[in-house]
Amino acid sequence: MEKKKPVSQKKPTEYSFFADVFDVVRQIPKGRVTSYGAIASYLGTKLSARMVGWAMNAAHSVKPKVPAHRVVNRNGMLSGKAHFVPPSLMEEILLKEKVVVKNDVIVDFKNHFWDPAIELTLE
DNA sequence: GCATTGACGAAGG
DNA sequence: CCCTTCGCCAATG
Repeated sequence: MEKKKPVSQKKPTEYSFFADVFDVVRQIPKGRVTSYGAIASYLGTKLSARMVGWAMNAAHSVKPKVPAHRVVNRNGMLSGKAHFVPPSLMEEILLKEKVVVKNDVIVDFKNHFWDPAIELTLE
């Protein structure tokens, strides 16, 4: 059995879109959240926000666990919470991060929003 | 190899 | 305001 099999197993050391997503997500500070589109836009694939979601799908298979719980859709809704184990884990972690979640939606989402295209640009 | 799906997003009705 | 359609790219059937 293989240890880890990324979606695109072209080459382990090959530059992958997924790696970029993971790298950005890991840089998300606590108490902050971002959207798939924001990450995609930062990577230049803003038209393909879905791919970011796909990367998240593999995120749990990646070594340094990616805080996918800090990534939500542009509505601030925990669209991917169903992919966590248990599904309620996502909002629980966010709550620990001082991020209030109500009705599967982050309260004051824009206030917690963390845009890599801005934060990482200012450095 | 074509058709469907998907943790999205924006636009249209 | 709610629902539908299109676009994007990759994976899966």
